[in-house]
Amino acid sequence: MDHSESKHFRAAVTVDNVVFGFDGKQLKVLLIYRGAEPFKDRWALPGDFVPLDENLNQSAIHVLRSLTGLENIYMEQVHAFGDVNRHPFGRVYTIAYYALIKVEDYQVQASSWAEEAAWFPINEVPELPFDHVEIMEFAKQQLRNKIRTQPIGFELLPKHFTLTQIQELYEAVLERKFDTRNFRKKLLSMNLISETGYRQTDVSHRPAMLYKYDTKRYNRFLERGFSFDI
Amino acid sequence: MDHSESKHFRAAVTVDNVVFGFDGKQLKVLLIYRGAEPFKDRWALPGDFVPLDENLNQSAIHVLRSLTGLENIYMEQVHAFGDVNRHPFGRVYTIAYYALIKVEDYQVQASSWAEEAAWFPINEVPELPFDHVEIMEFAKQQLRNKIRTQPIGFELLPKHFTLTQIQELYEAVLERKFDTRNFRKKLLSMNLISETGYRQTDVSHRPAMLYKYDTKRYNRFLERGFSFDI
DNA sequence: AAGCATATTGTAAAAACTACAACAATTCGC
DNA sequence: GCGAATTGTTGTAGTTTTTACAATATGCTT
Repeated sequence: MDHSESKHFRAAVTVDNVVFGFDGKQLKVLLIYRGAEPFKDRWALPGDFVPLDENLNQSAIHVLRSLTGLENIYMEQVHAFGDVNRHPFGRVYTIAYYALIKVEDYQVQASSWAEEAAWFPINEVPELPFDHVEIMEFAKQQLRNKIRTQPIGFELLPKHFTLTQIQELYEAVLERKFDTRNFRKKLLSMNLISETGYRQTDVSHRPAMLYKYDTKRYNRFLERGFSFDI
Repeated sequence: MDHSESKHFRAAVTVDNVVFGFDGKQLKVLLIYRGAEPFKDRWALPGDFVPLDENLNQSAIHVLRSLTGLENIYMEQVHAFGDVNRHPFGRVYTIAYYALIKVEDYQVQASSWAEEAAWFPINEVPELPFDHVEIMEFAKQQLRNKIRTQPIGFELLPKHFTLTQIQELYEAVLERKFDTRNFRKKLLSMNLISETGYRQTDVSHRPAMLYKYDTKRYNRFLERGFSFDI
C-alpha cells in the first residue's frame, strides 16, 4: 500500500441527486440547466463537488439546497460511480443520492451555477451528460425496490391525499396497474393512514375522502421492522 | 462550480471488500492482517487504493485478488463512505463491496502487503480500524436483504449440498430458525435445485441427499424478475 | 332530472403460510 | 446382530393472504 500523495490523492468526488416528485399523476425528476462547464447549457442532475472538509452525506444535502433551494428532504444514497472516463476534467467519482419531495411543499428555485431548475416526467427527460442516464436508472430501480418494502410513498404525497392518488403514485413508480379494491384493502389493513374527516373540494364529481399518514404508527412499525410489500 | 484542480482533485478513493463465506455451520468473514500503515499489524477488511487509471468496479476485483488470491467471485457494491476524518492520511473515500464465496473452492492466500488472511466467524471479529465496523454492518444488512429476495445463497454453498446445509445457511445469515418442513417445501417449490442422485458419505447417521443448483432455471427466473422471499 | 365522472365497497375461490410429529436410514457400541 | 443414537425426510389441517371480479354511491353539470 503506497500512500504517497502524489500517487493517490488526485481524485475528485461529486454528489449527484436524483430528486423525485409526484404531481398527482406523473412521477417526475428534477433537473437543472447547467451554467458551468463541462456540459454548460445542458440539462443535468443537480450535482457538485464535495468540499474536502465536508462529510459525504452532509454534502449531498448542501448541494441540493445550493442548486435548487430544497431543504429538509428525505434522501438516501444510491450508488457510487467511478469509471475512469466518466468526467472530462479528470478522475471524478460521483456518489448518487435519491431524494423524495412533496412537490406542493416546495418552490424549487435555481441558484448558484444552476440557471434553471425544472421538473421532467420520468419518461421524458432530455439527453443527459456524464453517466447521468445510468445514475437515473439506478435511482429509479432503488425507488421501486424501496417503495415495495417501506412506506416511503408518503414522502412524495401531499399531507392530505386521496386513496386514488396514492394508488396512482404506486402505479407510476412500479409501472403497473393495481386492482382498486385489493389495493385499498391492503393499504388500509396496515393502519398507516387514517381519514382526516375532510373531503376533496372543487372537483366535478363525487369528492374523495382525504387521508393522512399516521406518523406514530409508522415509527412503531419501523422499530419492529416490517414489510410494506404491495 | 469551480473545477480548479488545486481545490478539488485532492481526494483518494479506496475499495474495501467484505468477503462472506459459509463453512457449513457458520457465516464467516475474511480479514487480512495489515502489513502497512496506517493500522499496521491490525486485522482489517481487505481494501486498497483505486488506481487513477482503473474503473471502480474493476478495482474492487483486482484489490481482492491482489490481497487474498481470490478470483471470479460474486461481488456487489454496498455503499460509499466519506466522512472527513475516516482515514488518518487525508481525505479518503471508500467504496464498500461485498463478495460471496464457496469456502471449499478457494484457497485464500495473503499477498501484497497483507501478511495473513483468515476467516472469522461473523460474530467474533476482532476490533477493526477505520470505519470497518460500520462497513461490515452495512454489508451484513445488504446480504440479509439480498438473500431474502434473490437466490444468492448458492454462491456460498458447495456445488453439491444438502437441504440441511442450505437451511443452516439461511438461519446463519438471517439469524433466525426455520421450520424444516416448511423451509424445504418452499425451497423445492421454486424448482431452483434438483437432486444429484448422490448422497452424503462418511456421516454416522442417515446420509442426506445431495442437491445441486439449477443454473438454467435460475437464469430464466432472473430474466422475468422474481422473488425468493423465505 | 338525467347524465357524467369518479369514489367506494364485498365475496368467493385459490394460494400461501403456519404449526406440528412420526417414521426412515445409517452408524456405533455392545 | 441388535438396540441406541443421530440426523433425514415427509404430510395435513387450520388460518391467513391473495386474487379476480362489478354494482352502487355521491356530487357536479347541463
